[in-house]
Amino acid sequence: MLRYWLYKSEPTVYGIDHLQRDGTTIWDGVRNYQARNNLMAAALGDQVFIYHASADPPGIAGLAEVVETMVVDPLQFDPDSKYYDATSNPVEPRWLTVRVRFLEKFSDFLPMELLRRTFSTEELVTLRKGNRLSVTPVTDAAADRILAMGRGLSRAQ
DNA sequence: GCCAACGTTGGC
DNA sequence: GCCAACGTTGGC
Repeated sequence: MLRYWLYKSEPTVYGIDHLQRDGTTIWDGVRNYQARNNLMAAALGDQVFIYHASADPPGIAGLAEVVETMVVDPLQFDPDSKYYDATSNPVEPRWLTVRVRFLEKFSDFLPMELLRRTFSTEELVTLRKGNRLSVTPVTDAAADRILAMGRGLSRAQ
């Protein structure tokens, strides 16, 4: 069963335009166990909302899909990376993630302020006060509405 | 195992 | 740049 997720990234570092250019990318650099567990829970074909964090304004910029699961994050073994983890065992790597493929950049960017007016904090986990988790699940109902809004098909607001 | 200090995230 | 809300670290 297809599931939906929301992945945060800073667009100055890696945003929807980078993903469109690259086609696919390994979602590397996640170093939070709860976020990692959500990455490991992803299945092939799951769809991912790309959220621009620390942006002006922050919000949802587009859609990707999971094309490979349980991918070893290569940065954990790169001593030059800020995401290097000297204690990760190469035989049993600590940080697993996914590869995602670009699907679309939304015609309508969905700023957080609009998301706040549209969804409750129960419907969209990332809206919760103090939430810092960079990988969160999105319910089917919320996903349907986000897709319609992003594609300019919603009359809401 | 507790918890204070510190570091990070990310909206504002 | 501020700061709330965490997560992590390390002394005890």
